Amino acid sequence: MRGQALKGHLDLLLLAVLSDGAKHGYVIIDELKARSDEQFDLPEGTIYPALHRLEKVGLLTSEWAAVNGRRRRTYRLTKRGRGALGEQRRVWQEFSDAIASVLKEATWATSL
Amino acid sequence: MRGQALKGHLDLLLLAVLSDGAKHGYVIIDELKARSDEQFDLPEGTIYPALHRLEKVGLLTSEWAAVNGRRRRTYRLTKRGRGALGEQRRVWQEFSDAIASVLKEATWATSL
DNA sequence: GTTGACACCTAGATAAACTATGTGTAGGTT
DNA sequence: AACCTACACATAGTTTATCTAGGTGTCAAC
Repeated sequence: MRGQALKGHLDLLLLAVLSDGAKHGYVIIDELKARSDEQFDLPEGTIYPALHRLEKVGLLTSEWAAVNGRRRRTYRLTKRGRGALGEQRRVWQEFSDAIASVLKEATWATSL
Repeated sequence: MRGQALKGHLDLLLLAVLSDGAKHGYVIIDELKARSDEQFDLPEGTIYPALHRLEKVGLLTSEWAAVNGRRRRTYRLTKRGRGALGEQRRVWQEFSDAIASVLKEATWATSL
């Protein structure tokens, strides 16, 4: 019953998955699923537009390739993309630290 | 340059802040700011509608009070609200673990 | 010859968060 | 007296990300 709702952190995930080399969309979905222990099972309608957007703003470049009759579009980080990965990782760290900080002062008693 | 973009985790924060007793909207904003080390500085237009929504779905109840001429609406967790807090905390944990899991396999080299 | 995995695409719906603006009280400053 | 700031609540409307729901086409297996 899990999977959706990425909440603004999709770009970070895509950049992270592409950080160790060029990949095409379909395999990016598979890797995100595998690396997250099935938590992120993203529909194609989510990742393709996101990849296009990241390319448009210059964080990725793409290239068409034909692998035994099937066409694939492989994406690769640009230099700016790699910079953005580091930056967004920092932002994520701050964000999750802040959430943790609010939660740690919460009261967990079942009655109050 | 910081502050916005809660990305679907606002409910968790509101429930957490209310976990140790009833509070009104304005002071919830202050507490979120303080507990998060200034990270979450939320506009009123974000939190008031969110409180109304949480009340509508039965996670909060509200009560009007007059404190020296000023009217206040104080919110309190319902039993279901306390349950939802635990549940959403669990979801947050899974979510942030999954992000961390994807990130830890990323390559951080500046050239590749 | 149909099904399912592979592989891409996009228009439109949904929903959350924010912007901008409004109301009104209290208290302090000019 | 007029003004400003902090307190305190409210909502209409914009924005934007993600998802839904469709579509195209290849290849291999049954």
